Amino acid sequence: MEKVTIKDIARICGVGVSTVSRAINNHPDINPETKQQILDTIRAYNYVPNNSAQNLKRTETNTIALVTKGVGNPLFAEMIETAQRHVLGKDYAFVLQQVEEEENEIEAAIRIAKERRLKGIIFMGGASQPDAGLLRLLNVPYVFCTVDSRIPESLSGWGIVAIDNEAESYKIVDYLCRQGHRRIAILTAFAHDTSIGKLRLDGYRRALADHGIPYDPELVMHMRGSGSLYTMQYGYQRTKELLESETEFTALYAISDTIAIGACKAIFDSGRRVPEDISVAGFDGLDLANYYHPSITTIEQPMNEMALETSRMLFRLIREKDGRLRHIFPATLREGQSVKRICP
Amino acid sequence: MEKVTIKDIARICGVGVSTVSRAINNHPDINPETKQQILDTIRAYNYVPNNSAQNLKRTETNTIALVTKGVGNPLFAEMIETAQRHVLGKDYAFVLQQVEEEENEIEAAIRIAKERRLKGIIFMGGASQPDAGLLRLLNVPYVFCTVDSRIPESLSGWGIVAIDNEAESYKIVDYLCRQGHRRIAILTAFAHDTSIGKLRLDGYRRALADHGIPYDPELVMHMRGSGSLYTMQYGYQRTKELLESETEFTALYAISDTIAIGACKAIFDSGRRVPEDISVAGFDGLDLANYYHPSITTIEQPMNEMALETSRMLFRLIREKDGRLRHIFPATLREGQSVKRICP
DNA sequence: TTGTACGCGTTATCAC
DNA sequence: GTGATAACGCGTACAA
Repeated sequence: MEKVTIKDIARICGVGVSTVSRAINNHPDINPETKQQILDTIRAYNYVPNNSAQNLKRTETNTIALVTKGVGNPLFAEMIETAQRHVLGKDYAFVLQQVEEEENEIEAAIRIAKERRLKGIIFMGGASQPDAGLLRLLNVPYVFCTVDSRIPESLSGWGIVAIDNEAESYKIVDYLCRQGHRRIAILTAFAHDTSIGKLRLDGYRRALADHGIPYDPELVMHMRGSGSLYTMQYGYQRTKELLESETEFTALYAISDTIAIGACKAIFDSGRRVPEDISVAGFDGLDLANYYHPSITTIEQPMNEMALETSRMLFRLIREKDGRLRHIFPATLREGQSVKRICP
Repeated sequence: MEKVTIKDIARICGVGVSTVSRAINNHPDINPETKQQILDTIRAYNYVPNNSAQNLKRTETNTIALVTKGVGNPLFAEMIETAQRHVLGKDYAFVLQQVEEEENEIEAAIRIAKERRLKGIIFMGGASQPDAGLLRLLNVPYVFCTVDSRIPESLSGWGIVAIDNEAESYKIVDYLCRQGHRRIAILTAFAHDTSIGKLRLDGYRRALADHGIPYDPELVMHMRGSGSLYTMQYGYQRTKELLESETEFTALYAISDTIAIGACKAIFDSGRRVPEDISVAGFDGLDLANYYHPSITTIEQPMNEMALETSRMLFRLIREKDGRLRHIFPATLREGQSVKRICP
């Protein structure tokens, strides 16, 4: 019951350890009969090979890891599942690594890569400017998913699957403008953000400019303090402040659907209505945005396709050893009930 | 750059491997100077100990795993994070294992336990009647979280952290009855479910009986077909069918908040209102239920406390080697705006 | 305080 | 087709 090893199995079957190993790993040169017998006793004795020993010895392990800071993020949750399914379908092992907010995800990846002899890594929702020095230490292929990270061209063996955050952000703000809105508030990331938050804010500014609308810092609500960014709480809190500040605006653009939902709640709680009094737009295209009442107008990221392509791209990189792959998906504006057309 | 081992470090520093090992593992008997020198070169050469080799050698690894089928489930997402933080705080490694829907989670746990020399396991959202035979093979302590699983008393080294699903379900249905509702539909799990779905249905039936309301199978919507259960889609679809069937009811009880939200959407889409035309109640107490409009009346599980207690309980079991621990938390009825009092 | 040598459980490389 | 045996990288008696 305690710890049965390959030696025990070999002894019980009256064969050598290498034969047992062959049976386990589906090696060709083995008598089908003895193989069956071995597999039977393995099952009978409930033997499980010690993975540490395997990894120690093996050159390669056929496992890929997905590292992320947000397993809880509903946007990622679905993508993780899709990627996992695809990886398992290729008979690769899949390990999911959640790293703490304050931890460096690339360092974590390096560690796991060594420990588990990874074949490849998926970063879900990583930084836009990953540390090149660290990346260099990561000597397995990797794919960044959801953000168009700037990786030095001196490196190779990487891929990127993302959307054009600036352009898509432009798209939805442009849409709001076309609906007649000119006072559009934005709920965005930290002021010092250089990743998705900055890109989406850039798109917002460009759209305003193209419509001849002056940029008003009073309408820009940055994330403050600590805590997580893409949450309903954050949307609620900042919107409440915005409403109390008596700054006027007819539309509110949140850089994620979760933030948008928090914003809606704050608007309702203040006695106003969405979209009659204030229009709200989100970003991501979560299921949730559709089920909210009113449904949230948003930018829909093709999550499934992106997750699938991420996994596929990684396998391509593994096969071809190196490469610099980039796939920018188009996202689509999904009209909900949360935006009202106003005729000035 | 390729693969630097402990030997390399030893050679470079002009010391023996054991000295390096001592430096790494903070052993006492070592000259502080040499220790510092070793740590410096370790950093300089970017050496990371091979975890597989460590595990192979070590008797124990100080890692605990959390296995679940639903990392995407918002109820679990938060609890996972809490548990992970607590485990890491104890200087234990934390591995998160998502198992596929059709896979047996206990078999998966057994495999990982052997592979990674686990100290303990957390099952998040497991079955209510786990296979005793399999459980017996799991020779590390484990804690089931969220469901009061029936584990044979012949076993030990286990814990349970849960709520009383039947009683809490009773509580909310009783509440609906007290608000004057007598035609209460329920959206529940598969007809053959023996876990949470059954318990919550049991509570529903008992509450109805206590209020002298006959049980009407027409009001019981079981999950059908394949796919995931605790989803908005499921709530939407079945509610739509229910509404089209023209069965009359004034309240709808969904056994999860996510299902409840799907139900609300279907009600809105049919031109009816919540709660004016139909009252809706959920279960779990997700943040989301609060942010929904109208906010959903629900049973709030003390997620953080449960997650924390789960982790604590596991450490207690690890320390004391065996035991049969059970902690049933009280949940609270959280009134939202989704239930209307009707005066018959 | 430090170094040597062995063994952890497995796979790969040989001989047979 | 099969069985010894040498690695894999590390921790740890034990010797020095």
